[in-house]
Amino acid sequence: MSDEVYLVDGSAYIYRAYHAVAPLNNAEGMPTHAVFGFLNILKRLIKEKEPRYLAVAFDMRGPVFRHDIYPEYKANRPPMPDDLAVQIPYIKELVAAMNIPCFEETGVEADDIIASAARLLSEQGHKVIIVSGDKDLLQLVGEQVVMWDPMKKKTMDAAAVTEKYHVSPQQLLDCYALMGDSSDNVPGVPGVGPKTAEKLINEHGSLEQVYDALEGMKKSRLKERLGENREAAFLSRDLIRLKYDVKVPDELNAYRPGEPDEDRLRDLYLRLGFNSMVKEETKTVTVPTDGFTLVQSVGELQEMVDRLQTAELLVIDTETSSLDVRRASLVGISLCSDRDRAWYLPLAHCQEDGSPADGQLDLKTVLDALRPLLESEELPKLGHNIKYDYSVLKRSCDLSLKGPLYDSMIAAYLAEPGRRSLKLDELLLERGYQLTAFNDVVEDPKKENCFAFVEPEKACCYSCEDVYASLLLWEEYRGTLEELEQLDLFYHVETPLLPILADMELAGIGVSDTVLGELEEEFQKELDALEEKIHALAGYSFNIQSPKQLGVLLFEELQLPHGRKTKTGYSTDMKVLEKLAPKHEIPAMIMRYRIIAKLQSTYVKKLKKLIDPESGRVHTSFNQTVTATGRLSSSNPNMQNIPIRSEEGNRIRGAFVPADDLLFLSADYSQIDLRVLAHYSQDTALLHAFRNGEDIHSRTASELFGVSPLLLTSEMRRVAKSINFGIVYGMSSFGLSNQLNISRKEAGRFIDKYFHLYGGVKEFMESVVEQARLDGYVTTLLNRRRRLPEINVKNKTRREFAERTAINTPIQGTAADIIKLAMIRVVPALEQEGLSAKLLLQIHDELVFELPGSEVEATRRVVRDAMENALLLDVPLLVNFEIGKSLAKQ
DNA sequence: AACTTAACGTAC
DNA sequence: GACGTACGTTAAGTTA
Repeated sequence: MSDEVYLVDGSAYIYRAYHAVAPLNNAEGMPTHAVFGFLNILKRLIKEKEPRYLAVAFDMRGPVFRHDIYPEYKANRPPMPDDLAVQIPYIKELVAAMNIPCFEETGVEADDIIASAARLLSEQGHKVIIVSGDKDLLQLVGEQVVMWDPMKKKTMDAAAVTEKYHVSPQQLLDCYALMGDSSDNVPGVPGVGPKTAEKLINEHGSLEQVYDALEGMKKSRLKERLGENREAAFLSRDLIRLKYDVKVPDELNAYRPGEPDEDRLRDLYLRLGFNSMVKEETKTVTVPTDGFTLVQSVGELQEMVDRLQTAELLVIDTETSSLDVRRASLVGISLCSDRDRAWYLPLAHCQEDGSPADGQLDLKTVLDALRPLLESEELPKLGHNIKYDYSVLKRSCDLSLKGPLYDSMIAAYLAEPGRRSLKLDELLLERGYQLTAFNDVVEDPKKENCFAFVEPEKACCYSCEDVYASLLLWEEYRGTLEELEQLDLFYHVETPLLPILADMELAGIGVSDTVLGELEEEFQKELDALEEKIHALAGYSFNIQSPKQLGVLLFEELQLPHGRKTKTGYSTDMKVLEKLAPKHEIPAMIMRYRIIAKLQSTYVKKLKKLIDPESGRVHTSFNQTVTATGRLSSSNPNMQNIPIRSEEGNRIRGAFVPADDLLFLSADYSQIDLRVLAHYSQDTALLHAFRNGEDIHSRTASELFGVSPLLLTSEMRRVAKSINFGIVYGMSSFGLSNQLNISRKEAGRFIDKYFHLYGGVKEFMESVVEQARLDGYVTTLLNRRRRLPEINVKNKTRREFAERTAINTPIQGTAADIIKLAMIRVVPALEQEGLSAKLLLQIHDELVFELPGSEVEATRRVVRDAMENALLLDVPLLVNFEIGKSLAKQ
């Protein structure tokens, strides 16, 4: 009994998939359509033919033996498009994950591998099915070998070949030799096409016989052409003839696919963004629900509490009426302490008509029963994004979760910062578990209070899944963090920080609606006036906020010289406008318009909108799992980019006001990035400067310009300051020249001089990049980690970007570590000292407190101590303070 | 109508 | 292409 072996022409199908499938990208913007198309072809083959034996052959990059025979072989082929090339490794990875045998070899093409395997296997008596649409492979068709094209769903055997081409498969090669192949740059005989070739071969039998008979042919253009191109014809045949002696396995078993590697496949699908395939193709399981209990009576509540008495960890998830903490009230709570059981406590579910659902305990009963557990200082709590649960419980139930607050989302973030998603369902999907989707349990996800309308039984499954999932993740990531030596960072930095951030968010900051209202009116007047003037000057009205329309005015109507171009047209950014300002009065007015419009929309209007009616304050979110470096981020509104540099911007700061009789105290680290750099680099000059309390920019300027500190101009200091900042970002001479509007050469000289002065800094930068090359990641002083997958790639732009990141991340990240440490020191210290100062904001190197005037001095001492001693570096950390009745700078 | 992308600008 | 990390707005294009 012979076996059927399917040999797939992988490279041909990669191209086909690339051209046939519409563009598709994954979350990172990498094109994936060729992978998608290829995968579908393979899947269709497997589904339709259920092959017992199957292998895929690929071309390898670089020249093949045919180039030795004929250097122009395929010379007319454009190189593989970049957006296809990047997909190739994924396709091969895919075949490997599917556990399908895969063959490739340098110096030969996929066709040759197929030819060699086909011959070997057919000689062993096996039937071979070549999966391809390439006519060149038809020469292999014979008694034991057929070709199948899954796109056209056609099988070609020898008879089919003869029917179509009117020659036998063996004669095809000779036909092609005469015809040539323009797509592969195979010459053939000019003037001979398929019809003539077919006729010649049929008449004479073979290429040799055609030429044997040439003499006797009657005089014609064809005879002439054949004669002139004798060598080309035979060369062509050598080129088209497949190679049969590529080393391929002779064991049939080597062509048998194994079981797909589910984990690898799932991971790959997720990276490619083929989320639907994950569910269809890989075996996902739902979490076991038999341990999930709906708690509906006091007895059941008591039983749960009894069981939780001995818990060492309490996993919690709250279901609420809104995703916005400020509007959320409790709808239910789920709890568990191990993966055997979980409970759901429905509290505010309703029926369709809005009346309360049956079988719910009242909130007070439940909270009273849970309070000892939830407020236990000893019992750690775990949740996925537990800051949300903490905030809801505190704000809407006046219940403060106590004990260490572990967050599986933060654990995942530390282990893999910069990963695509930290969502619970996606993390679980990667581990083969499919969770119930929120959108599948609620009727209308956008509706206010939608979760309350979910039946308690359904809500129980959904919510208990979440605590189960969070626990599962934590149990895994705890191990990961241990291996990465990040448990300290987790337990002693991120975990204690979490409730501090939540309390900062809950505290909010006072914003004067009145001041903003006045500003809004004033800004609007100016914007209207500017708009009128600009339109009048332009001679027509247009949308000033449209870079496209603005570009038309400046560079087409007014014919002003355009600077750099963007993807879609001319750049009209501030830098360009500045250059145009001396040539025309419009650009300056546009600049002014831009500044005011930005402040108006992003700050004045937005802040007004976000004043919480309940507190009269603005409550930002401090996100602990967003940045790649370990910094916090702030959103809704972003309180970390409130204007400060411009005069108008400072007026917005004036709208931030402390509560009655209180003051703001702002404490900011002096030059924290450069101090961290001094510590890392151990640069003598830098260490010395900071240890002696020197002004680092002046010091740099003085050295750079060879001028005594007393004779420095502000311009010199400005240049030095730019360089100092640039250094931290891994700046090039190009960047510096851009920044300072000086020539690149001049900028280069400054940088050289800088490195001459601070040789240790240069060494540090080189060594950190070198280490990153070896490790593939960089770390901060507290062992925060960032992977740099592109540090070794060939693409110079991307590699250099990774290099700059390698330099910047340890500095920026360590500064972030330090201020986090300061925050978790300062809050309990203030409490300890009986001070009422409240921490409101963190702005990367600055903390803002709200406090009574009488406590300013004491608070300043406590804050200084906490911040300056947050972490012991080889240079002192220094903090500057400002006090005011608003955030405006004096 | 809802969503996405590009350009721009604010902070540290 | 060229200086790191964020967030948010508007215009304009794309998809439903």
